[in-house]
Amino acid sequence: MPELPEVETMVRGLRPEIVGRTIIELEFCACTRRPIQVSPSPGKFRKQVAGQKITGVWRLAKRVVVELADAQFIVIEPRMTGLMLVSEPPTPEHRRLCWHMAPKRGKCSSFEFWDRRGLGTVRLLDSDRMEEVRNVLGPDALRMSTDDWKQQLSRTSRPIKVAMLEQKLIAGIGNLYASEILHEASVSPKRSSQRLTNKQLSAIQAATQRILKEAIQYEGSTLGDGTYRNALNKDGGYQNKHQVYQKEGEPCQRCAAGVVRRIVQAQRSTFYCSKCQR
DNA sequence: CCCCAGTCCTGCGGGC
DNA sequence: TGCCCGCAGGACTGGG
Repeated sequence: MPELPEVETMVRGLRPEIVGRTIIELEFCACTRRPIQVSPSPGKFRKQVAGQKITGVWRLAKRVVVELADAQFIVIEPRMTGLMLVSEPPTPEHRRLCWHMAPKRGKCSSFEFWDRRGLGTVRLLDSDRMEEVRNVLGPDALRMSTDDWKQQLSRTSRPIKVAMLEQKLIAGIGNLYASEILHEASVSPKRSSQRLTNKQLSAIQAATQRILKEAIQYEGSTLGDGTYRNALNKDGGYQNKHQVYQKEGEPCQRCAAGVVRRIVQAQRSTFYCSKCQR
């Protein structure tokens, strides 16, 4: 499931291949089982991107943004199983959209959105609507100071783990990294967001930086379902560094006295060590 | 406003 | 061995 590190990896893989290139046409793949959520409609989308030059590719929380020369933005939300690829997809039948580009020597000829489950979305937005999307998101998890954490978490009474998934409070963290960050910070996922001490807030801020930056260096986490791949359809490596996620019953790597437990919070799995996370 | 449950979707793993 | 159910969860929606 692409979270901040996985989306950042996709963006870094795409950028050198597609920035400065011109889109010739957008193909809505015929082999798609069921169309994903796309706006505007295919005909209008195709017409608006044809002939456009790509001026930038960047990450907005868990979204990939492809910036076009006429100040329009293609915003891709991979959700659970979406990938942005410049190489062969894992399976042909889950290809959704393919952007064909004017040829350039030594570069790929297209990039595409592939999505096994089809929960992802692709939208073409003008500057105003792009700004609206930005405005509903909280600060990016990698750009937050301890004070930012304190301020954002003061807005909710939910447990810290649940609050970390709330994109309007903190943007970019998903279920996997929320558990890993709280373990690294030695903070219980059940602790009330508003009752965290300054020391705990500072630990969460630092752990977020460490975990997310390290995960980016490892090009993200490819789980057992094997869905996540980078832009070149290669596995990430950070799954080998996980301390608690999907490790129920295993001894805690840090304190050795605890065992990793799994609980459900807001209908999602949380993994933590009940001994060293307080 | 806050919180929870349901919805979308497919592949896989557990259980019988 | 084979089949079927339930689970995985990001973001959104509707109801209480």
